[in-house]
Amino acid sequence: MSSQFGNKIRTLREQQNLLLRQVASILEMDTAQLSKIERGERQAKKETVLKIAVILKVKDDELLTLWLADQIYDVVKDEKNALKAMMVAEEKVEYLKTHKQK
Amino acid sequence: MSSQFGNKIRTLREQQNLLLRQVASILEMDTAQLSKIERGERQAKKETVLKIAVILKVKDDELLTLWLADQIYDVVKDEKNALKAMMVAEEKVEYLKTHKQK
DNA sequence: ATTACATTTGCCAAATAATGTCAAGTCAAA
DNA sequence: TTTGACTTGACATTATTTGGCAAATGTAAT
Repeated sequence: MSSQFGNKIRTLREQQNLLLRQVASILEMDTAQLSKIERGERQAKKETVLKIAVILKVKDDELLTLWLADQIYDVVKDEKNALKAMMVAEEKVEYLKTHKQK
Repeated sequence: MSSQFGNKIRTLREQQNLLLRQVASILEMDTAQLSKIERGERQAKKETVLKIAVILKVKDDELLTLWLADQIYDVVKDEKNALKAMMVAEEKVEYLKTHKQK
């Protein structure tokens, strides 16, 4: 299963009839690179995600969420404690969220 | 806030009156290195986690879960979409879990 | 205050991983 | 069979992580 972020931006791009090379050129990146990102073979940089959101006219958050989820998945895949670990991590995030210190 | 894995193993080590240098020597690793791991300044390798579980006489899974949670936290910290992304990632893990293909 | 020992810190070299780039490859439509 | 879109693989470059050492700090006992 490929990346959710990649699938999303590929779908959006196709819906808007944009070519890889067109989007890549706006991003000032190699076409091959973008192809790999769309297929989940490479991770985009956060900065790139933001630019893509503008180009494809979607909200930052929509793409950022999928992009982050891919990264999380990367670290937990193949780990049998994945779900438990995610819950532990969630609790920590939630805890820090309410107790606003860094 | 330091790492949950680090806190855990430091606590366990102290409860058992073991010195950093003793544990480090069993692990065949630099004392400074282990000190950094306990304080969350460095990530242990999975293999090291397993060895530590044996040394400190706790279940693998207990440590592995905390260790994984730390890594997840690392990728999501400072991201405002952290919680949403974790939920998305969880769904993917759960989905793949029930539909057993890789 | 001095010693002895445990831990921490800072630094840097070595190892490892991620990225960018290019050229050649596949594939489908015209 | 030519063209254009995309993919693949290889490689050099760059960035990040790690391991190891020496010096620094902390702490308790003498």
